[in-house]
Amino acid sequence: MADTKALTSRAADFSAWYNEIIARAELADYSPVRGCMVIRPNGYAIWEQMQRALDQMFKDTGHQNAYFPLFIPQSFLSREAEHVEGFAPEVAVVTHGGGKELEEPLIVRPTSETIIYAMYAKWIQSYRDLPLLINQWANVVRWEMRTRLFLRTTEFLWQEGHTAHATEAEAEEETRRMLGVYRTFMEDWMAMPVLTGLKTDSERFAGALRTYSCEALMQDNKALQAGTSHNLGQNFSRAFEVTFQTAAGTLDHVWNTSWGVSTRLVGALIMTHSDDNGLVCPPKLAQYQVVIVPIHKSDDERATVLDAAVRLRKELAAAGIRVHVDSREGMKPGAKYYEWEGRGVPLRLEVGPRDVASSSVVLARRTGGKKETFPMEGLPARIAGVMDQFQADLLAAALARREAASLRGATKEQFIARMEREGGLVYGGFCGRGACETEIKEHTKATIRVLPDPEFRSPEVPSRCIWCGGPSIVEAVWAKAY
RNA sequence: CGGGGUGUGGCGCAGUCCGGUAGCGCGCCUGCUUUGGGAGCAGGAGGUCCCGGGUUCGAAUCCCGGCGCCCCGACCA
Repeated sequence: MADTKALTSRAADFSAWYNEIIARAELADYSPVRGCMVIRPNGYAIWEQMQRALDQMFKDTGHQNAYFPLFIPQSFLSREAEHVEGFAPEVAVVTHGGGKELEEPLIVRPTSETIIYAMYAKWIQSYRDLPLLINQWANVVRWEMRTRLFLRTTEFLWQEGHTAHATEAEAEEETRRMLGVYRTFMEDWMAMPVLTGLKTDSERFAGALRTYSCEALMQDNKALQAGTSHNLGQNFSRAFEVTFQTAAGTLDHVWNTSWGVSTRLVGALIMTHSDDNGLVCPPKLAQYQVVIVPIHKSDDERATVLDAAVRLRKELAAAGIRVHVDSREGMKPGAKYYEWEGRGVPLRLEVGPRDVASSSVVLARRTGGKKETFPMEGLPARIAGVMDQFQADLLAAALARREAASLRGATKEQFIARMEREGGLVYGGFCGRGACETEIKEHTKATIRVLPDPEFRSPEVPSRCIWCGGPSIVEAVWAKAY
């Protein structure tokens, strides 16, 4: 419930604003267990919309869903050297079950590569079994030091795709394909622009050959890794003996990929679009795209107005629009406006006696503050058009914000100054040396978010490393990150 | 694990210095009047004052010992 009327502003304290939005919109709550979160119905509804869209995209690219167990034998993790090193510190271990100490402790999955490739070893014999394209929706546990609702919690929900291919080229193609799927989802559904590209070794997934990611810039000018896609090479197939017989009759290890996005996307959504009045949710992912608020004084008015509201709801719902009528009594219309605004509903229809008399409705958009009057006749088509525009406007605004916060062609000094003050993205040449990367992190707190894909690179290719001035081998994008 | 802060109805806080049996705002419940941008009045419910021990006639308050949570640093989708 909203106990104080105004949220802390983004400018005053971005973290406080973020937490207050989640409370105000009733998206999530803290759990009795440190670092865990309860996803409340309003928050889960957004996740469900995300799942629905992504799941369809996975199916459209030939993947099937399956489910692998939460518990994994501890020994599995250590089969891939880099993998165990990457995850060991944050793994929860079950030592007792059924009142007895277990012979071999079980780990609670921090990710499922090990158990999945152990199973793939049983299922794959021939090149005819490839490619194997499986996704699972699951919860995972990583024992984090410091947590934040949606962005980093001890347990979180995600999907993890795991595929096996006959050739390295096919695995690379799959890795890139799914990165593209994520990008499309983030832009078309979340209205969140992202940079895609390769991670440097220091940010690479433990056990992967190459990690690609989608990076988004939040309103506080910090970057957020929104999704990752890994080319695992043969690292896991060697560790778990996932072999197949080729058409030529030889035996080879399969080439794997894995890719995932999590409930962190809900946090990304919040920090990309919301304002000081509360959540702003793109229509395509909103639980309710339209809320109808009836306005009335007398009982007579109430009956006719509600009647009209319900009729409108049916018309809109029939057109596939997610719509809700807020017919609660004893609450003034203004109070309802504030509540639904805080929850991020894109469009609001106000229906009062005057509107019913003139067969019109008042439409208010979540952003912009203007109200318009539309005839009831043909409303569903009109609303659909407004929603499309709203969705497009959000993406355009977010893109404009990101570009305004992007610095290209900077000197080392400008880079340092930018990170000390406004933050944002800094594009620059990189010599490829880990020493430079580390030094930059120590001096500026900024890390290389991605080595951007060609379409995101600067028009002029940097020739010098932004830090050491040596020859640049690749362009990099730096930012302070979540 | 280091540094700082904080624990009192659902939420936010006062009361602690100086001991006397718990209060304010919001929220919640009931009724009446309201309803085109956060309603008003009246009545009401709700508290192991973080936990344990001690001092005292008497402890939210003083003493000792624990625990939780938050913020800042080292790790991370």
